[in-house]
Amino acid sequence: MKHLRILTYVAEVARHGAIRRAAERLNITPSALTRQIQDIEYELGTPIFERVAQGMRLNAAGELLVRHIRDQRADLERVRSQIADLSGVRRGHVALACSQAFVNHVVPDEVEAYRALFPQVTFTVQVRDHVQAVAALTQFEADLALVLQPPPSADMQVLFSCRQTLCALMRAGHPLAAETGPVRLRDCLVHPMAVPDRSLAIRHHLDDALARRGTPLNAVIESSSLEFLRNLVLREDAVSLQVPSGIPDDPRLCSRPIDARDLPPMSLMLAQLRGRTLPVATAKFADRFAGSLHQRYGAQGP
Amino acid sequence: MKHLRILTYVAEVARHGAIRRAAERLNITPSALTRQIQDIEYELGTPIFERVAQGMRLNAAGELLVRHIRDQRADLERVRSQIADLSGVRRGHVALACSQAFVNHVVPDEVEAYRALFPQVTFTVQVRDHVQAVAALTQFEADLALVLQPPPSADMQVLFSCRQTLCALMRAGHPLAAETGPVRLRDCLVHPMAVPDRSLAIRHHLDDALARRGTPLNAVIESSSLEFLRNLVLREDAVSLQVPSGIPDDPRLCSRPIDARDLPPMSLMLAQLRGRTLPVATAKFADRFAGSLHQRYGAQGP
DNA sequence: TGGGCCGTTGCGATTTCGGAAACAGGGGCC
DNA sequence: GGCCCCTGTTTCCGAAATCGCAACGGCCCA
Repeated sequence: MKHLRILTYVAEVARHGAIRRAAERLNITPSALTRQIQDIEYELGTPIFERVAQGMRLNAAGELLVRHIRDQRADLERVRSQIADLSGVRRGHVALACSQAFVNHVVPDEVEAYRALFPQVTFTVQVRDHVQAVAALTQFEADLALVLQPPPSADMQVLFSCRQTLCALMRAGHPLAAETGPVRLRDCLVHPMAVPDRSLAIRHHLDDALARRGTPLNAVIESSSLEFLRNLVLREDAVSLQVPSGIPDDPRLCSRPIDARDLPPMSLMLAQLRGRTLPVATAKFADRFAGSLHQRYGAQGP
Repeated sequence: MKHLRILTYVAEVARHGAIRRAAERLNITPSALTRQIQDIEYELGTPIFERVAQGMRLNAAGELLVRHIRDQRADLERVRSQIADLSGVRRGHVALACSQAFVNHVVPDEVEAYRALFPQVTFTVQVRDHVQAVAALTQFEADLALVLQPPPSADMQVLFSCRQTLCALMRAGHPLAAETGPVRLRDCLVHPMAVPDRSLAIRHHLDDALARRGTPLNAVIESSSLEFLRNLVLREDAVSLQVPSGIPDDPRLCSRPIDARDLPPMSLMLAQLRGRTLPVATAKFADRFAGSLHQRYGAQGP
């Protein structure tokens, strides 16, 4: 919408903390941008940025204003979606932040299913860790977040939650793959481990459990990429640790759940920002998503 | 704010139901206005007005949009007020809708007291009957409403409420003025009555009480203006019926409360629109107003 | 069947906005 | 201290959006 142009300028400068960088992103020149900012500050009767040598930093008034801008954009999006909805066309956009563990099956399946019904709904899927996903919600960069073990936050409104048991993941020829059913953690730890690094919630969960029993971790490989770990496990007899929803359907891979006595299940959660009224398209998708997760994993949210 | 210009156009066309009248109010030509409307409809991908021979009427999409526009303007006003507030200057605007009964003492006293503290806060005071006052809140035409006997509405959030006993009002020489203290309604009804007409809550209250006991009303004079009734009472030996807060401090006038057995007290209520976050200046005023009403009348809300 | 109202359109004038380049000022570094 | 690189800002000028004016076509009502 045209009338948001100037507000977008402010938001962009706030985001980048510098006029020149913001101008580049907006495809205009710094001169045009600095004038718009000055105009707004004149209209408000007070500066909204503090000029520092490194660029522009929001002051208290600016913080209030950018929050208003974000709210206003979200609300307009909701209105547009409602308008599109009542004309019969299911139109809209869904911004989803999710943990890496869900890029294999859960999210693509769901997006595909929804787009089969409503092809005019578009998606952006950002892969974020549990902390960043919550931040994405509060920053209005995402409408929904699907995360493992989210930090407790009053800003989040849970749409669905359940428990996920961690699995040991190895290639088909691995000794542990000879049996099925739950496996004890100590039986895994005798093998070289290829585990997620500390940027991922799975690793924190593992470290906590190991710390409580004083067991050392034999981490041969650690990576921030679950996909990398899976590819590595295919190449050598290492054991990785992943959540079931992140394990692709590959006959060369074998997974066995870790015994619950060794590692408590992790929580999986679909959430939105508390108090936000989502656009119809987004709300509809969230609804279906929660229902589908319920079918898939049984437990349910709130 | 500049960016609201186009939105203001839409709102004004919606209010007047015609481009030409709206254009006149906006000091622009109809041609400029019609183009802006068309631009917005193009951006939204759908008309927001239905073109009828009499002018423009909002359709469903338009209703959604103008609601957004109203919300957006109110929110910006709140932000501006918060910004002004944190710079130390108490700036802002208060829009109050009140019943006629309060234009003598209550509201002017309160506005004067508040403006003595914060001269840069401005006021608009609209006199409305109880129904219109609530409508003014929901239409965002007023931030606060001070009304007698408001119709119960889920949209209203009560900030203060108490009971007001109706008073018989006559000139000093009137027979009823010989005594003080409560007076029975039947003692009033033998005199010619100068009562509010049916546009005022007081009259409905009176009619209800009389209907219950089958007593006829000897209404010599009725008027929608309480001030007119007071002026009339000064000129002849009629009896009027008013609430205490509406009776000016005039030695030529005498008032006696109606016995509670004859006429139950009416409710007085200060309210805002439920769920709205008022600008700081307005909220501060509402706070003081509620406190002052509490001092004046004892009972308290909500 | 005119007259009055409505929204809409083409065209010229005005205002606003954006681009290029030069300017001013504050760190970091040698 | 002087240089360099970064920052925001200013000036001048061209481009684009906006507006006003006048005319047009449609509808309702007398």
